[in-house]
Amino acid sequence: MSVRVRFAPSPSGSLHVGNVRTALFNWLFARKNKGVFILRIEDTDVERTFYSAYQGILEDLSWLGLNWDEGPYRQSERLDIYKSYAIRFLEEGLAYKCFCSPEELEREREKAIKEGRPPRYSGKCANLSPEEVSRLEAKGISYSIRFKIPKDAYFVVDDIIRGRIEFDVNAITGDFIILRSDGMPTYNFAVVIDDYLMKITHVIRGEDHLSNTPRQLLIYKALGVEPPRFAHLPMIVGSDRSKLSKREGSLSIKELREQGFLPEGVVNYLALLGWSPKGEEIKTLDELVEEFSLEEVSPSPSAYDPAKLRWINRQHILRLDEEKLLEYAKPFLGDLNNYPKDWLLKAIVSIREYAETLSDIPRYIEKYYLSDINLDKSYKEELILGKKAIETFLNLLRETEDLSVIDNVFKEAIKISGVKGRRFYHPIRLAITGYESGPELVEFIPILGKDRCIERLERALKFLEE
RNA sequence: GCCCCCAUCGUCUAGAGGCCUAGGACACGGCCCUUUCAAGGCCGAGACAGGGAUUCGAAUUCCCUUGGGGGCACCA
Repeated sequence: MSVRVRFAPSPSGSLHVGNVRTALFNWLFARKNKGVFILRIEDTDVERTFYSAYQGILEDLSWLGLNWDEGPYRQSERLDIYKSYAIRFLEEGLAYKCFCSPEELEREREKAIKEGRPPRYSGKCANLSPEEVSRLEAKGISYSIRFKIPKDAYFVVDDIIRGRIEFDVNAITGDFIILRSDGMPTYNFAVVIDDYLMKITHVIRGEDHLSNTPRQLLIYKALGVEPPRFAHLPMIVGSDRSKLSKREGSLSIKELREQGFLPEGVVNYLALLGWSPKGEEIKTLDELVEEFSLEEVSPSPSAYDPAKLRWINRQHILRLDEEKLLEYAKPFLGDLNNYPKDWLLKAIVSIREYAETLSDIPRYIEKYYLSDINLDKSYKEELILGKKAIETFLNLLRETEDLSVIDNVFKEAIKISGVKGRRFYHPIRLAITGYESGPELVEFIPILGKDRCIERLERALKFLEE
């Protein structure tokens, strides 16, 4: 039987790193096994559903390259299906109508918590006689449908990541609602109906769903079908080991994209959270597919580390071919896009090794090539010491037409001035770039252009006289 | 309160009884190279939560403790 997996987010906000790691592992598993990756939107909570979030999910997945084979299915379009199964359960005596009001339930719940009892539904509506049920219905009192849990329910799950897990259902839950009074299904019910109907073979989801599993197994059993295999991925936690919070910085995929992270970088980093490849950590999506294995996923939670994300992103920036890098950088370049393409390309390539994100690219171009250099007072002494080197180089530069052989000019200037090595190059670097570090000078000078080099050198000479 | 999960360097992890004086990567510190570096190279510091048990031998198996996390809704 071929593998079928699904990613089933709810459109209540933007996709964040935790969600996406789940999507990624599902996708990798599907691709690795030549299976099918299904996208399903769990939008049965009208209050929390936003169309923008729905669109965002599609955008984010597309951007990351996590293409889906089926869907997006939307649960809100399948309401009749859930309802029909709920009614079937009702008819089979597996569920019953519950006329308790939300307020009433909330009161009981609070009371139970206060008295130190587990907050569970008492099951009182299960004992309503048929006459009472029709009387309440006739009065127009709305009802929900509750699943009646069998008294002896006990499950053993063989989780792909965690191994054997046992659940004593009666120690966990009371009768739970499967269809709300407004006709909407609840999560635990709708997931199972859908996973069953969509023939899902492997449910790969976050560990936060682990304790939902027994409730869902109950539904499978009521349906009379075999449940799929389960794999519960470890949570991604913050640097303080607690739940990932907004304070942690860039957590939504949209934000990461806007900050200039590459889809390659994000995907690569996320793949390393809970899983690790044998050798080199820098991988393309194709390589990840090749090497990924669900069995190798670690069960313990992993902390989100922005520093490593940045490092990995930089590795991908370094590996991109030049045209593609330019393409990626474009949205971040702003007015820089008006510069001639070949100049832009050279400028980008000259500073790419410093860039951790795409948004660093315009910053460095601005810093080195465009803004007026502002020589720091602390450079003064070194510039004075290097005056001869600067002057000699400047004079030769004036007579040079072809900047592609600038290294010959350097050699010539070294010969004439008698200054060499660091004491020769460094003052010139300060004068021309304005900083102590930056791109190779032989690369830098042709990009900056002869006139501006001369201008900057002259300016430095003036500065050291001041 | 009840149920479930987790536990190796600061972080991500390798490790499925002897190959472990515990390996790699990020971050950190130092050195080297280089005209400079935020690049590259080399080196360093840094961990098996604690206690029992099994075994000739345990990071690896079992139990307990502790710590962290998740769940217990007419949210998903």
